[in-house]
Amino acid sequence: MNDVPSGQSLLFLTDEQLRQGIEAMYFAYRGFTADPDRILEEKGYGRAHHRAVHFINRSHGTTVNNLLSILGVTKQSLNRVLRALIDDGLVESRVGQEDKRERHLFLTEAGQRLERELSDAQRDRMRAAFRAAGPAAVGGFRQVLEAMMDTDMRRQYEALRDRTT
Amino acid sequence: MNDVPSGQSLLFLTDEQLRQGIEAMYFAYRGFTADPDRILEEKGYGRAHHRAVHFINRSHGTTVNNLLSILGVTKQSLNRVLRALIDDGLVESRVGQEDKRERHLFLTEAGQRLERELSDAQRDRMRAAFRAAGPAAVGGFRQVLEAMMDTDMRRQYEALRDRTT
DNA sequence: CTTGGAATGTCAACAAGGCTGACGTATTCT
DNA sequence: AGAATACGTCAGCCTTGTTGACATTCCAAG
Repeated sequence: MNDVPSGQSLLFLTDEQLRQGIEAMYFAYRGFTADPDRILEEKGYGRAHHRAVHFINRSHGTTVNNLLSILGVTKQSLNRVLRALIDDGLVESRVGQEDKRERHLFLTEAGQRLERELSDAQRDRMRAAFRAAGPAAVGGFRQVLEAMMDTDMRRQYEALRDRTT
Repeated sequence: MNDVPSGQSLLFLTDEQLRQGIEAMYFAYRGFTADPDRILEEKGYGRAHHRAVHFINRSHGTTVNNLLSILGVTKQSLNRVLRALIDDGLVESRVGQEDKRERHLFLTEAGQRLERELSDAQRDRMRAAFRAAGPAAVGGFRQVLEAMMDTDMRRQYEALRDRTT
């Protein structure tokens, strides 16, 4: 109820506009995952493997616990995926040096190849969309998405974003 | 390779920018589904039920086949969900008048109540995000999402969008 | 009128990927 | 010494996707 704008600019907050935003999000997300999904299926993996590989690549040497909190799944669920990746030689799990209870996760060369293949496909689509929409639209896109996150997820996102890695 | 812009404006197409867009999409989608998911869980339903209820509400009297093509799942998968909704009195299935093989789907009053509850929750979040980002950002958001869809999904999206219903 | 095909429903079986609960084993902290 | 932490694992359950097979009902073409 606070900061009610001047009238005309509120058109983007009508139920109809919001519903269009919702449906756009739904259909776009399907496009967003379509290309990696095709690649993953060939290799007998799923989205869960993609997410693991993606975030291990983002944070080399991350611990299992950290990955759990980023992905928001149970350790049993992650473990199943992680075990497959380790068995297939895509991920390496090293005992921590300071704290030997921890396992630090790394992509092997094969893992990096898969990550590259997946992210290339996803980036290609994102690039095409960004190019089609233009820089100003991209800024707005990011702003809205960030505002849509839960606060704890936004923290995770920002922590990853503000890395030099 | 065509229409290469002047240089500075290409910054939004760096791999780093694209990766941030990818991660923003991932985290935002989790936020996007979080509120309805909580409501659905209380009632013993899942996202599949939400999608069915949403699109039946959008297109009163749609056929099963049409719903299948929008949702992109197999009829067996949809049927399980649909049967639960029908058994629980949320959806009504009427035999077609012209073509009696077809079933036309409608929300009952109870179904409309659930749909309302779910979409209210989802709209609240979308509204907050739109409000925080502002009208210009919302335009960009929509542009990028539309450019990210597969062409056939974009057709579905546009068909729904351009309805007066 | 018969027959082929389309639309729908249903049964069975299976897989991925979530979940809970319980337990074991290091390791570290108090 | 005992509690807490990090991780792995076994077992079982659920949702939601998949294929395949088969029945029914109806429309339309021959």
